[in-house]
Amino acid sequence: MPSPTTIAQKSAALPSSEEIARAIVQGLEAGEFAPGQRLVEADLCLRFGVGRQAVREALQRLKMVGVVDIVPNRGAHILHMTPEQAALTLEVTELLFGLAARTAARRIAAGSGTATLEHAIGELDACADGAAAGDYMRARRHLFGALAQIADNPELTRLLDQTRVHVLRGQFGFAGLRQDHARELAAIGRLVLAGQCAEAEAQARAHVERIRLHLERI
Amino acid sequence: MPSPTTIAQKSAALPSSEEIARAIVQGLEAGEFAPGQRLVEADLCLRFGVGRQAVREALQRLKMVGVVDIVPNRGAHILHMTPEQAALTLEVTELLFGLAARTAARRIAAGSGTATLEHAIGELDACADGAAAGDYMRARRHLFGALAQIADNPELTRLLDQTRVHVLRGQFGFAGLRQDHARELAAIGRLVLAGQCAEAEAQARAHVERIRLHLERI
DNA sequence: CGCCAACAGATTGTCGACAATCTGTTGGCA
DNA sequence: TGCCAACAGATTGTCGACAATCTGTTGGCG
Repeated sequence: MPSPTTIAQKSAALPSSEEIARAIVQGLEAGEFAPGQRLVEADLCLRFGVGRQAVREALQRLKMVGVVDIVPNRGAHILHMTPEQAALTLEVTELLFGLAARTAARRIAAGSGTATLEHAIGELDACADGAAAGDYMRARRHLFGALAQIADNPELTRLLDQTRVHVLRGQFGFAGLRQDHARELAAIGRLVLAGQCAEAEAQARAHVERIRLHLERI
Repeated sequence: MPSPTTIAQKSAALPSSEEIARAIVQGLEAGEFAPGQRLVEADLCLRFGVGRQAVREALQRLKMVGVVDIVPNRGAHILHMTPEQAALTLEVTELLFGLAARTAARRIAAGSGTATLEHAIGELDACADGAAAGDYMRARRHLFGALAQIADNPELTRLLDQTRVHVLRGQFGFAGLRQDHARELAAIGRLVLAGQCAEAEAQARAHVERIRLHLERI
């Protein structure tokens, strides 16, 4: 188990359409795709150097994840997310993140992969006193992944992975709070490591709710 | 708003790949596809009378929803779900269904579409004293749809719709309890209509938990 | 007799081309 | 001038064909 991040075989036999979907999300993360922007298939073909079939499959996936919307004869565009919708999304995220923290804390004794969790906590600590946005997002992704892995609930893992995508889309201006968030997430990770189910869940939910309330104040 | 069920234009301009995905889920519902069964693209093409592109897009969607698993050069197969995994899935379902019931109950005064909810409750009442499995599943789907519509939370709607698919896959042998379930769901619907947030959520979660416990006893 | 390599069939991954649909523009007409 | 119809460009929807990969089988060799 060398890499804690989502696997991406370095240069061999990738399903291509999965790679495209991932790249589009990364592009969204990097701000290259704006919400509401239209995604023309031909453009994506040129950009990624693949055929339209792969692009279409990637778009279908992103539609199911809620990243893009596809209107039948009119193509795909990045789903626009208003602060209100982001707040509603966080209502769901709160539940899922809480369940993940609680379940992971309950199973922490069962053995599997505390190493990845400790690694993620370390990254978050590194972000606690200033870091680039990309580093923080990566660290958070690692924490989510570690919790999902430990929780060992396939359905939760699936939904949490989708959630991860949405959270970043809800970032309307939290640049100032990034360090606080990193500290909070690290604390949650430590609670999980300590096996404190109830407290871990409560803190996880509180973390998400704080974000939601801050969002509703705009 | 004529049809409370998920829209399916009768015979005009269907996105085709979406139609295929829906048909596969229906086939699963009808028991024509067994868990673990392999889905060969060419077979599906013949069965639905479309090209492979549409089939592939449908499979990509179903993969994101967690219905099928796709192994890179080896095709797609229906995801096998053990009773243990079904129980884990229900842990997540419990949260989502509870949130849907609570939110719908809170917003019931806000106006939109109590008619569809009342309709779903009527269908469930009809199932309370004996009905075919298909009728019950349809009624339950309508209840879920009505709650999602009233809750008016896009993210919740999306995940609840995915959940709906999984629930039916977790039906390992509830034939005898079907009538009880119908009664419970109808009661939950009425609590929502009455605007009883807390009680609606509690009953919704209790309903799912009963199913989960029954499942773990096997 | 058992094991490994080469082969044949089946299936998936990818690309290019054509048809159907939509969007914005032009031209005619009251 | 203002409005509606026809048109051209762009984009999506669909299909067929070929290449790459995998699976199971056959044949040869130790």
